[in-house]
Amino acid sequence: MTTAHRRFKDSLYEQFARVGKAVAAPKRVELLDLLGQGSRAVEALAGLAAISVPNASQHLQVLRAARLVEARKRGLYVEYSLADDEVGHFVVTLRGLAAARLAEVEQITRAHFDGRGGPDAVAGDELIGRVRRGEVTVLDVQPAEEYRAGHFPRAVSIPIDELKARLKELPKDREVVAYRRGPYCVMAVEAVELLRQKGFTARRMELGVPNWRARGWRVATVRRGAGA
Amino acid sequence: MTTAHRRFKDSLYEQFARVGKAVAAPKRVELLDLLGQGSRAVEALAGLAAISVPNASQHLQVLRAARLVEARKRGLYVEYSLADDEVGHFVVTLRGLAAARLAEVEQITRAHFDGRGGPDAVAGDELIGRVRRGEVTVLDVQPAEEYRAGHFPRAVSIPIDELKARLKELPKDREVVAYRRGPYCVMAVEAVELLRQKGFTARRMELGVPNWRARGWRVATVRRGAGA
DNA sequence: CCGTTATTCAAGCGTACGGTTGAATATTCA
DNA sequence: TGAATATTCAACCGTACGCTTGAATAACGG
Repeated sequence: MTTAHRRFKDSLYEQFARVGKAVAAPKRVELLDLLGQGSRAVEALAGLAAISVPNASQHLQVLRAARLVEARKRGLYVEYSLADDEVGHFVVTLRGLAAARLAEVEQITRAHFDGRGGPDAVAGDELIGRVRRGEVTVLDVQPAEEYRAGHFPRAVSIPIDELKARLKELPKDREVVAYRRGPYCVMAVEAVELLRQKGFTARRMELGVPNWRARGWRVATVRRGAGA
Repeated sequence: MTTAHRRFKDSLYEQFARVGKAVAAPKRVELLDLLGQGSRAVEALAGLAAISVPNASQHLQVLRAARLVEARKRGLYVEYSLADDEVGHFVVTLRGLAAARLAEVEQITRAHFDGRGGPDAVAGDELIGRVRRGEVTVLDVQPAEEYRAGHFPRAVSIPIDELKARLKELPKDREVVAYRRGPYCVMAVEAVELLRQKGFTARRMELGVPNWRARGWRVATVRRGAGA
């Protein structure tokens, strides 16, 4: 009886640990994060996560086995997506927990932002209203592909590596708030630095796309091309 | 530059995955679950999780390295506890996600409850009021030790293996709602069966102690004995 | 029908992990 | 001080995991 109970408990916790195992590998967390922005094919995910395609496929299958993501065949591609909004919440919770408890996270981000005048972040909540009033320009420095998958309302898309060349597209008289994916991404900081050098008033947004979605905010999405 | 960004991202996700790794081992999520009920010493945890003491110690140190639990030396014992309420939330989320997505969980629990007339659960929310009005008797069938760590308000403690002998302590004219830790535990079901055989009107409660705590409900606690 | 492309399968390799065992380290009590 | 007890440390073993490489499997286009 008691031993039967043990077996039951063991098999149960083994199942729970399956989703634990799914987020035990850094690259898998990153993939989930990526998918939190929108559905993508294997090759795209592999590129964004900087891993080989077979490796990405392997990871995605692990995630699929844990029912965290779903695969949908779309012509020649396989479109992966989060199985549920709850999964997105879970990942955000995981990140939040890590950020709150692991001093290392703070250290790592600080090490990157170090000396450059600090993050100078602005909260997304504050922004919503000011954007609507046209007081600020919101700049999305993600690659166009990620912008397409979801972006801040009314945000202008200029990928970081094109920013220098396309600076004239931004109005100089308004404050610019740059963002990229995730709360810890350096890209936004680099953009802010560049803009400041060029005489703009620029700041960095605190949260990225997946966080908005997790918070239930609406995320503007360009319709996905029918061809590709 | 882009490679620097990669390194940054990698080290960041590596930190996130630390939390993931912490809940990648079944026994560790069981330990977290146990700790969700209240602080305990290593030996007690080892016993409850059915693992050796050194093994438990090892797991606990992994959890401590991930900042999910905290250790506090109390005389000869080391009292482990969850580092934060958020950790409890996280574990509940994890379990919920697993239960929602993994058909296996449903299967396993069903295999145990099979044929015996079903779970017949009653939600904790519904119960709160009825207990206050004295309409039902709430029965805690956990071991006394676990009862001491935290239990439902006004619950009567009769460990499952003493239940048969102490049946007369329960009033026959009121409905009895039995519970034990976690939403999937068989003990409550067994208690309900026994009670029904003896002529009681009995049901099983849906959620266990850690869930209440995670929901922010108050949990009655008997003061911890100074001696043991 | 054949080449191309996206994805998956399969095998192999090095490392890390979970668990065991036995000894070492604290802390309390006499 | 010395015995008793709770916990941790350290070494070890078998397995599983993450990643790579190379081939196999689908789906589309000419």
